[in-house]
Amino acid sequence: MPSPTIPVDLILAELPRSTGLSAMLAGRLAASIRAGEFGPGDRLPTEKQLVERFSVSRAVVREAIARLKTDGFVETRQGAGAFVAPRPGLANFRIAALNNEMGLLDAADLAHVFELRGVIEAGMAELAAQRRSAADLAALNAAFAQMEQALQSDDNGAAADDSFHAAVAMAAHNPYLAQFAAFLAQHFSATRALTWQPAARSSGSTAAAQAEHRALLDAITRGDPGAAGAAARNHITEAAGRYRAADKQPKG
Amino acid sequence: MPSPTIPVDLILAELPRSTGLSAMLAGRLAASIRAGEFGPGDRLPTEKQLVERFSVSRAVVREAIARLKTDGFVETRQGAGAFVAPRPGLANFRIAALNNEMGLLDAADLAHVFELRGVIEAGMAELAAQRRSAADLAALNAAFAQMEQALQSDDNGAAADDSFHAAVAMAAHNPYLAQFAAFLAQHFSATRALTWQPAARSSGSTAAAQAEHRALLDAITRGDPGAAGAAARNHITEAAGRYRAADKQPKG
DNA sequence: ATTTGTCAGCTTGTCTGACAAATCCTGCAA
DNA sequence: TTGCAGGATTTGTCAGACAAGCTGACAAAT
Repeated sequence: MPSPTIPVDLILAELPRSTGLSAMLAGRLAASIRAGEFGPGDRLPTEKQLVERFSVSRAVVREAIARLKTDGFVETRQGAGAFVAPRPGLANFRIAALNNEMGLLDAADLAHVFELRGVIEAGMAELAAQRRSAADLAALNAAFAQMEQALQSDDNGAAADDSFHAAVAMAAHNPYLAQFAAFLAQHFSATRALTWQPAARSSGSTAAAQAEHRALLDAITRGDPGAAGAAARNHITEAAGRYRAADKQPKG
Repeated sequence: MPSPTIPVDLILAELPRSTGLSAMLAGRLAASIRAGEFGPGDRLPTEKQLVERFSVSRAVVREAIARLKTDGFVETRQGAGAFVAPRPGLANFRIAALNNEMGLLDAADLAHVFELRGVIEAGMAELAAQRRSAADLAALNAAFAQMEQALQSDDNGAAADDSFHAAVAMAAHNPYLAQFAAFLAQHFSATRALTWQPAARSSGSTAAAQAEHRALLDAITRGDPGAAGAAARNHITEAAGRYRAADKQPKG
């Protein structure tokens, strides 16, 4: 019977493969900050003090602090010092933290990430159906037409597909939602480029995807949030199915 | 009439306040990688070459590469060199990238982030209603009872509230979704700690929240995804309203 | 008494040179 | 062809130095 503990520590968990001294020092400092030893706005010990405290060179200290800077934990000001960032909760979300070790996502992981993308796209489609402006509809129709055109040429339509999804994101009028959706889309296009052969898109699968796009476009045009959400979710689910099917084909 | 361009560059946009040479160099290298100049697995120029190419010291080069490492763009192996990460799409998602400059989120930003959280929680609740096991239901009921108990004592029930949401995340059986929900929850608890006074929770607002929790628990127990999603979304919306109300009260 | 100018000390940013550790590559011997 | 030794290459770490910017104290002027 597992007790319902909060898995919040996973988010900022240190990468186990910490390379070298600087990563270890960065981990110790981050742990101190999370433990509340240094509150938001507090000044960290100077580089000199850290050098003496941990018996490492200044290069190591600087690299560790640089890591904390890019992680959003601390900010530095030349001549003043290093300070804990005022907004500790706004650290980065590392979706890859759990599986940074293995080469690629396994099938179960991939299904989970697809599911996450489906949730996001569905929510975004619902909002788009409620908020789309005339300009949004024009952009959506333009992207859709571009895909129609790509369907009849040799182009696999990947760029047009991205434009369509971006137009949906614009219509939802929520930059954070759009940002996260773009992040996931980039993730998938990168994975796709590694595992799919370009020719796999030229068959009937793109026609099926276009039908799903049409359903989504119609629902957003009608202003039907439920139908838009369902269409977007269905589109992602189908894409996941096509992904798996293509993945099982021989590589040649 | 804005053309429907892809806002994917926003994700990894360089922070405008780039401090110093190393940040500039890191930006240039990241741009090269994004532009496809170096593909996944390719080896970057050696530190020595970069020193000559950009007329900076090796410390600057190393700090720039360290930044790219923590950003997930490159990996280094001692004696071998620096290589573009094989999974470029798995870089970090920086929810704070757009407003890293200002002190806190303004009201519009906050509403957008609440909306994002509502989408995530709703999708998670739908999945929880479909997949909850007997153990999940037991954990949910335990967390709910804990909140009931906290309601009658002086405890503001924040810990129990977190446990309940964590139990919902567990019941959804999707680690990525749970991870992102936990990230957002942490973000909000951090913001709440800065702006709310603890006493603000002891009034009737917690009772209202508990009623929303009951609706969510019932829907998940019944296995009704639609109702669970609606309940979760409503809960977040109401929480946003309570947040705004508390925010407008005088600080004393 | 308050404001302003100056300066000394401190802290981070950058540069230089060196050595250690790990990897890669070449050539030689079996 | 295979195996291994050894040099060359590359990143990791160290040490010292100067430049750039900030802070606080003190003196001078209003």
